Amino acid sequence: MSAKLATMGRPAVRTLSDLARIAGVSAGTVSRALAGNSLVNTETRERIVALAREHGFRPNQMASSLRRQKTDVIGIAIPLGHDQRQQISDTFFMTLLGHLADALTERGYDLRLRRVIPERDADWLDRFIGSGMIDGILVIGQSDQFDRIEAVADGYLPMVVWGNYSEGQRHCVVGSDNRLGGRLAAERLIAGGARHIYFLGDTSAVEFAARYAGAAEAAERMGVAITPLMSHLSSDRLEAEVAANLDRDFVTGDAIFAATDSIAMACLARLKANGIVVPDQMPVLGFDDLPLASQTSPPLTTIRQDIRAGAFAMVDLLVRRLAGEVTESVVMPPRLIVRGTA
Amino acid sequence: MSAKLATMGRPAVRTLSDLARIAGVSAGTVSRALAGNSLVNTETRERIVALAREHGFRPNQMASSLRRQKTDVIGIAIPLGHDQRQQISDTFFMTLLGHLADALTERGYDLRLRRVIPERDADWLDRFIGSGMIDGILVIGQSDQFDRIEAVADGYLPMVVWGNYSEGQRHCVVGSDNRLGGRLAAERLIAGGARHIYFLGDTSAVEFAARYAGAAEAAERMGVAITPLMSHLSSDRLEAEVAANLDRDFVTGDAIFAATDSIAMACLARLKANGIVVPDQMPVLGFDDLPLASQTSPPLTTIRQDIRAGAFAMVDLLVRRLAGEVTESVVMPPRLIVRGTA
DNA sequence: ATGAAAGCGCTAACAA
DNA sequence: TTGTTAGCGCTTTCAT
Repeated sequence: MSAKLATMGRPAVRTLSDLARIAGVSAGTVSRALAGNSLVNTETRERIVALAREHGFRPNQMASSLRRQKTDVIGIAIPLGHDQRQQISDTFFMTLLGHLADALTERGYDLRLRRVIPERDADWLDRFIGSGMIDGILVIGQSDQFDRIEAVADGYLPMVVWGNYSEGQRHCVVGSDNRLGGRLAAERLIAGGARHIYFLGDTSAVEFAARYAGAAEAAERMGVAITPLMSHLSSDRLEAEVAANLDRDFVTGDAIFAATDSIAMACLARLKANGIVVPDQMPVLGFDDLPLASQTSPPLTTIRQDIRAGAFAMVDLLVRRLAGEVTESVVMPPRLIVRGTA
Repeated sequence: MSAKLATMGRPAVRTLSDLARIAGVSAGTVSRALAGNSLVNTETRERIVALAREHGFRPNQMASSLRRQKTDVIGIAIPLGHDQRQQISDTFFMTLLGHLADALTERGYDLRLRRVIPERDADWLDRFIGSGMIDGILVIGQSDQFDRIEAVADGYLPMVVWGNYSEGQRHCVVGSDNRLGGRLAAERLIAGGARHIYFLGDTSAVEFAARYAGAAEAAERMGVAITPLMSHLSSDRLEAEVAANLDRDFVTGDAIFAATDSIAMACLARLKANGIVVPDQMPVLGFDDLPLASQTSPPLTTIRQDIRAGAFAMVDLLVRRLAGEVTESVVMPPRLIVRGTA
């Protein structure tokens, strides 16, 4: 009977008052009892809790949130500005999201996920923040929205962003030192004999721009040419672009630095299809060190970002900001992982 | 000035009444104006909308939801029962989640994501449903929670589950015909000469159990041996388990059917490390056809599930159920994709 | 230790 | 066309 009631979509006892009536007390008392609140008679509390279980009563979180002005929900925004057709299903973002979910769940927060396309909704960030639905926000990737994020940073403390740190910026960001990563990549390729590096990625996204900048700096210093070639992240476009860029006739470069592992893997596949041997004829170097990077053939040489550590850092900073603390950005050092492709 | 206000965390104008006072009308009128509601004087409406923009006013969604008894949020529950340490970051789930996010966003819904560990919270499903925070729920994977899901199915219409369909079940599920997929896999391996198939996966999850059952059925019919070997999905355990299972001394099987592509890729890596040539010495066949499956070396032969179509089907069914329709389950036919590993 | 009552910010039925 | 009013279900003073 009770089990049956407990499994109904709309049990008869839906509100505090319902339960209060049954228990012969006031709604206030029920509220306190269910909250484990200090000064309720132990006996009454137990009785109320038992009744609540028996009738499958669940307090309405909406009402509770409204009253307490606290939702226990963290918003996750994924701006898809620099690549409209990029799906949320991008592997790196998804991996980061997974770890964020783990970290937030551990702290008792739910996630409210929103994919935003800034071109269609210029007001996306203010809207999300001001909606009253979330206690704080994590932004995954700056995309091309750096200025908009900067604009709200001063007025809204509980926001942490995954992305690139620029000297003097005001929003709290967690991310790798992309410039350094780019430099490490270029140096590795150049040490292997490269004289003309292709950079495959979309430099209108700040993170990728920084990776390119770091590589370009190293290349220039060492008298090596470097050419950026546009590569989006959406898998449908990616394959065509990589193909267009790498088909034999066009190849004048002698090494590839891919802005992400996904792009690098697409290169590997295309080069193999074209009969070009990696790394002998064409070294390839990625960025991210996704779990699958070690399982390509040859296994991918890449620049590692510690995604899990990054996710936990974001949540840690956010929690401190929720408590009123003004936190600094965290820039994580990337690491060259040498495997078989460069 | 207005721009400045619009970017503040707490603008001075926070409630309908605030705005109403400024506009010299009642809160009700403001509410109607902002909702684009029919019968407001066009002129007043435009004036109110302008004021709202100017002051960066955002209606509180919590209050609106409470009042309307509608949240425009869909809950996504990911039960991690059969493998507690499996992170939400499992590639297949993440891909599915990405597509769900795309499909739900298109329909104007936000996602509320919750990772649940049934052992720690037996009440997870009722709690989520009864919380008043969500209009409907999508459950990603039945894990070992089949019975619990069945228990609520009759009392709560707007629920759609990704998973395996069993004859006569009551909850609405979308998923592949896992049994058929298993059969296709086994038949392919047997056609290639296999006499003893290893199945790598965790058969306590119904979907994987069905894959195994399909394969076992085919194997038995054709007089071939089949052995299930436990493989979890969390990457830390996976590699150790695959290693333990595949290291040379233990190998008596002559073909591998992996319950997922992730497991298959781990096998590929381990076999290569052990100097075993795929597919000549050991064919390997996966399940899912993740984007990366075509980029392993050799490219992975696998059973394809159309994840994107599945996600859109789930959302479509959910929307219909939200409208009161009782929908049937959708079982999608898997397809053998022959590449280089089997 | 408990009850009564106010109100979180919004929407919608009813009046005007 | 607009204003008034009564809640949505909960939490939290303030009384008792």
